[in-house]
Amino acid sequence: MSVDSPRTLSDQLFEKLQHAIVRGDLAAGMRLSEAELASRYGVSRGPLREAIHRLESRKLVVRTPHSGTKVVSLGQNELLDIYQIREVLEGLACRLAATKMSTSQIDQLYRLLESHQQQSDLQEGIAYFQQEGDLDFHYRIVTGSGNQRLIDTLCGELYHQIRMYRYQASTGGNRPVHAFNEHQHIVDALADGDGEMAELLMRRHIRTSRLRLEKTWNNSRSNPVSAVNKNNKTEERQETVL
Amino acid sequence: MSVDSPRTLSDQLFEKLQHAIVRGDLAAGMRLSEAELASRYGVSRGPLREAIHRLESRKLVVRTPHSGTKVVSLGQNELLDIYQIREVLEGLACRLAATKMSTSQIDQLYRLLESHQQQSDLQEGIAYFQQEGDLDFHYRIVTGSGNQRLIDTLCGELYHQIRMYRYQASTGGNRPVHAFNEHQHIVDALADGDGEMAELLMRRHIRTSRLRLEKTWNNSRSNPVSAVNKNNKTEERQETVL
DNA sequence: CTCTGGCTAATTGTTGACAATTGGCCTTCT
DNA sequence: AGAAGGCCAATTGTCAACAATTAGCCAGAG
Repeated sequence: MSVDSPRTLSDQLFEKLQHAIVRGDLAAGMRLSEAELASRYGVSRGPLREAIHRLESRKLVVRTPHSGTKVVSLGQNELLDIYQIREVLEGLACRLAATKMSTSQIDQLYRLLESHQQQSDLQEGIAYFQQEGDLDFHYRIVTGSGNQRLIDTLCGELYHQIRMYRYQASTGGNRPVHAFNEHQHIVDALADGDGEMAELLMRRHIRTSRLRLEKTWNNSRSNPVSAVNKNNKTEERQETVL
Repeated sequence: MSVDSPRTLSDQLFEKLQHAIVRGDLAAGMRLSEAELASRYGVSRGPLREAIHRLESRKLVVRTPHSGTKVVSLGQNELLDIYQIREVLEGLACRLAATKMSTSQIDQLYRLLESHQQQSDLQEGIAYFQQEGDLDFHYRIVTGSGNQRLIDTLCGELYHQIRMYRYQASTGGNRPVHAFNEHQHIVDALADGDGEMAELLMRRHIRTSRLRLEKTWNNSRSNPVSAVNKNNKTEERQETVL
């Protein structure tokens, strides 16, 4: 029952490039040469350009006509914008999931939390898995909302950019225990079918994360060594298509 | 100061096709032949395919590999999903706009409402302009939020689909007076800088619209002549890219 | 009469060559 | 010496031909 491998080269390239960008193999702000990428992946420039155009719609690359395309480099303000959106969107997802998720799906959530718990017990500092596990948790709830458009927006666009940022910033100093308890309360609310409470808890959970990011950045203001991309110099503001 | 005309053919095609789809010149569910479109717009298939891939990312067309691409035809459930998202997203936009919009911007909003008022006074049944004016109102508030990502998501994706639906359904029976008052109250809250109130009012405003849509559809259940796309037979469910 | 199987035509996917635009470099004039 | 202007290389945008896959159709067997 494994998923049909994406058929067209353009599709495969899109996923490969997306993955490479998220993981940082194609560094943020890096210029993408069509010729080089085409030869690297062993394809022609046609499918490659199609993939690039899709990446542009997903806001993973920025393209300037006749000049070139660069991997997007999101600054702090952009990430805060994303977190604001996440807050209301995942809140909505929780409210919907509370009435739409089956008991077995919720059981899976509990089991997921258990495995996170054990990981945290065994080893305190595994930021990497913890981070991916965190998004996995959110991913499942969003999927459980049943709102396909919501799923696409969050899992198809926003999450990739958050993961991209986490890879490049390697945000240590995550708050595993704290977040774990919040996750637990959210699932409890879901199990109770209490949509309002689940929404409230999720929004507070994400808002806390956002505030923690802001706080970290404010501290690193006096500690310029770890100051990352304050005002995002490399970005050209792209205008909105009317 | 007219805007630089979009440079590449791919960009121009993207906008033209988007416009054609929204206006219904390319009917919902219609199959798009690459050869025909290419000759119609006087370009080669290369740029056309790039534009199509972007339209696919924006969810305006659905593509099945090696088979063809069709204009998306959104059913009632999809539209309800969109309205749910709109509710929380525009609520957020209002909360932000309340602190970020300048007084001159808010004055512009008041003037916009006045013009709507006059249009409503002069002629009761102009659904077309009223609808476009409605989105114009929402558009300005969202723009005033200052959250670029939010602006892109709403104005670049969701609004086009809503306009598309309105064109094809020609939803008469709009509630101009009622909506007008709600708009007025929202702007009042913005003028007061009361973000919470603005958010609340906007969410209620959109929720009311959504409920009105559901009600209309339930009525037309017994009036099958005007029943539109109940369960959206033509749509293939597209799977989410992981 | 229906169902299966292969074949054919039409459409999409891919490629490599060609054209157009950009940005840097060098020359030249003030 | 500095700036302005034009030239050249490199990269992107576009095109038309080629290859591969799909879907419909027709024939034939059960």
